[in-house]
Amino acid sequence: MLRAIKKYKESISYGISLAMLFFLLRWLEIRLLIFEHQFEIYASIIAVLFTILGIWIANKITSPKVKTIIVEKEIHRIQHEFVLNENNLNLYKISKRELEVLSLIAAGKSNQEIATELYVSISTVKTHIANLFEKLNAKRRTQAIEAAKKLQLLP
Amino acid sequence: MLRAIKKYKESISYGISLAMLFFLLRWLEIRLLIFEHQFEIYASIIAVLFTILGIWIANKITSPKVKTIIVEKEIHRIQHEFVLNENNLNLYKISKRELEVLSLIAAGKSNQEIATELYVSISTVKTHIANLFEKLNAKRRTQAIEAAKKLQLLP
DNA sequence: TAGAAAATCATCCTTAAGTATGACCTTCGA
DNA sequence: TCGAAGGTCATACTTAAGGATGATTTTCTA
Repeated sequence: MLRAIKKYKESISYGISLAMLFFLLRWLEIRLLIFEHQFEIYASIIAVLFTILGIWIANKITSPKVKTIIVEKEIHRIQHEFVLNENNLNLYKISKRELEVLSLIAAGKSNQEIATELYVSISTVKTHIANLFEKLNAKRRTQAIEAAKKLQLLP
Repeated sequence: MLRAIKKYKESISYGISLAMLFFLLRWLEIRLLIFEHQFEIYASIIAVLFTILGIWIANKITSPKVKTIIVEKEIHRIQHEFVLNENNLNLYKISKRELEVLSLIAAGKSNQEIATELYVSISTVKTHIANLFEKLNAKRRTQAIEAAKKLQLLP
């Protein structure tokens, strides 16, 4: 019941407005003595008032045009973890030991430091590095690092 | 003049509608014999018609209601492009030229290649590098690269 | 406009890096 | 079981990298 009232609220108020206006007009007719062009004046008043009512109803009723704005919200990935490209490892025939040396080079270690860390002589390290340069087509360790990063052999 | 007509187009058509309706009603009054509740019927017709007119005018004139719906769309960046950390650049007091040299070192260039590329002598390059090592607390160029990457001075 | 900071160049020296070659040993698959 | 591949080591050499110092010029900025 309440729902029905709510639903037809506009129509009901419209009807009530109409009725009230008639009463008002009748009352005016009795009270004031409008004889000449009586009808035209009433009609004009009704016309104007109901036009205003129409506008008001229109504003109330009309469904708003929906404008959808898509806001792109960027989400930064913190870091995406390194995954060794084993394919390139096989392709360039780089051995495990060589990869170890390579990562130590990239870590900024000297040949002597690498030798100490891997418990081998500096000669061995140099040999590994020479082989790496050959395989990675590098002339310097900095070049080797660059190449290795491109081949996803280093993070 | 034409502009004025255009501007008040709505008002003019409204007035014309009003006038036409009166004539129609008068005509109906003469032709058809509506005697009982004559006024109420006329008034109702006028009310309904002008309400419709009001709604029509409202729809024509009033600026459309816009309901803005903001949809946030998440965008995951697969790779986030390098943005130089200028804060660290100032913090470590690394000059533009030094940064240039640094990036060329990271690109695997030799001192001679860097000198050629920057149109300076190898001595200048060495000086820049020496200053860089001091600022980045590095002993080797490979260490300098590592440090620079951590400080977001290099991609 | 003076002075700091940046950029430039040079020279001398030391050391690490890189090159070339040869050799020995182990492991593992054809 | 043989040989290729991987790992080890050494020696000798060349070259590039790095260190220390001093100096000049340019470019900003307080």
